Amino acid sequence: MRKIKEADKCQSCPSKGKGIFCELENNDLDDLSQHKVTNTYKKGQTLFVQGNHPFGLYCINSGNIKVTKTGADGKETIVRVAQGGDVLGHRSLFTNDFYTATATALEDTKVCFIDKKYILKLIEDKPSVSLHVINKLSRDMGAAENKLTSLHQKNVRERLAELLLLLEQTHGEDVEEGRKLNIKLTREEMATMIGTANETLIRFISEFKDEGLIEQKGKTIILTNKEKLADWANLAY
Amino acid sequence: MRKIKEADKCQSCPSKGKGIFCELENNDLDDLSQHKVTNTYKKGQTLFVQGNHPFGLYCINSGNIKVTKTGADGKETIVRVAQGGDVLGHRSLFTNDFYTATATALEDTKVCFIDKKYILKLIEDKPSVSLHVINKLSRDMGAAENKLTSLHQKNVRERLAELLLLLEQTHGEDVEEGRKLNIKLTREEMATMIGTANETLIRFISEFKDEGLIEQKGKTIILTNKEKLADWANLAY
DNA sequence: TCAAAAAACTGATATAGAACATGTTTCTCA
DNA sequence: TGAGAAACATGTTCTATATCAGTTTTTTGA
Repeated sequence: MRKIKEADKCQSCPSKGKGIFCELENNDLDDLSQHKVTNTYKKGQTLFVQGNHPFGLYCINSGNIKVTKTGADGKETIVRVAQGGDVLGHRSLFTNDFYTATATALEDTKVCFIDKKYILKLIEDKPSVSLHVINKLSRDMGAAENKLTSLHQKNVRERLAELLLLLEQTHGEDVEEGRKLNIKLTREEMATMIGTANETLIRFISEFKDEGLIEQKGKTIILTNKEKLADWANLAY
Repeated sequence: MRKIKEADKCQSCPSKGKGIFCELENNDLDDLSQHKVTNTYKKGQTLFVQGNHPFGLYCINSGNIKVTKTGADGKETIVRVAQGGDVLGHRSLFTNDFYTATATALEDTKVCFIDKKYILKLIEDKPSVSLHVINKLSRDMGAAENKLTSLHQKNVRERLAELLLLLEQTHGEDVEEGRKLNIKLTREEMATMIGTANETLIRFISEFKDEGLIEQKGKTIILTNKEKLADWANLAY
């Protein structure tokens, strides 16, 4: 039996209750701990790259990771941001394809890697795991279809308002002034999330600032008027 | 034991080998047949509507069905087209949400409806079913992320070329002149699939016609030069 | 701690494609 | 079978936003 550092065991994972393994018993978690390795990634490092072959599943212990797709002309699009408790690389694993996207750490990150064979066996044996995978995929799919619809139906201003509210839901944190977005994204990155140019995005951020909907503390954004922002986002019921 | 028409049994389904139930044994299929009802929908009829509550899973026997999302201003976007062997309404079923999209028959269609309780039990009991659901969701998710990227990175002409090639893959049929797209979509519908206005789409269809990349026989489109089309689509490796 | 690089911001200009208008063809069903 | 309605097509105008070019601010690491 491999010796695992206490801190690297699944039972000690800060995201233990959140992910697809949340319903496993302690002895199953012990077994899982035996079949994974824990890595740390510095800001900007990639976990895997579009076009490569997947060998297993990434399970995020802590930190935010962006998932990007690069087009033929080298342009980048962020398709989603994964955080603690999320899994990564599952899609390509289950379809047996090459990675269709690149995963890059947005900050210093701790990630576990689980061997392909083991995870596939786990899914066959433990209905709770497969149900959580299905659930996770379903929700991600819903988010992707929403983005698709927004991109078609809304203008940049509306999409930006929507993005800010979305980030608030996933990375929001209470502060005195309102809700702080606890995620480090450059303007460029935010722009590629809503399919626009960074200059355009910056203009609308400035507008929102001028209108008192948001504030900036250093580089992080604080939503000071969520209600108004939701109005502008023009959300469908 | 309910009496089922022979033609409505899963064993007689023309899409039997394709869907998520393709690995079930005959007696399991018999049992499944007992827990479903078969309906037909005329062109334009809806199977379910955005905002409604799901009670089960739709499994397409034959015919094409569009899945659309309507925005706050009533604008429609086709997020995907489902065909024989595909399932529908699984997302909302597994996340336990209201339907986030509307499903409408593009032509006369035969669809089976499986009770929620039964399908959830089946997924727990039969790993092959849950693996196929995961696989299906993964591929749909990949398609959605590709669309997202295209919408951001490509112009309408490129997206149209891409759409035609995609439809060729799913609905293509060999004919004398090339590959016929065996699906009935209005220009308006095609436009909403790639996030553009129908006038713009029509212009580029005309361009492709003038350049000899496609032909029209009545309303259906035939791809006469797939290679050239693929060049224009500017596909990433 | 300071120079260089990266990111953020601002303004000016160009343009893809939306929106509008209008005519033509193709369905549909009475 | 023919009238009305969709769907298709094309020309014209207009606008949101991309792109380019430049300045200021922030970050980085030597």
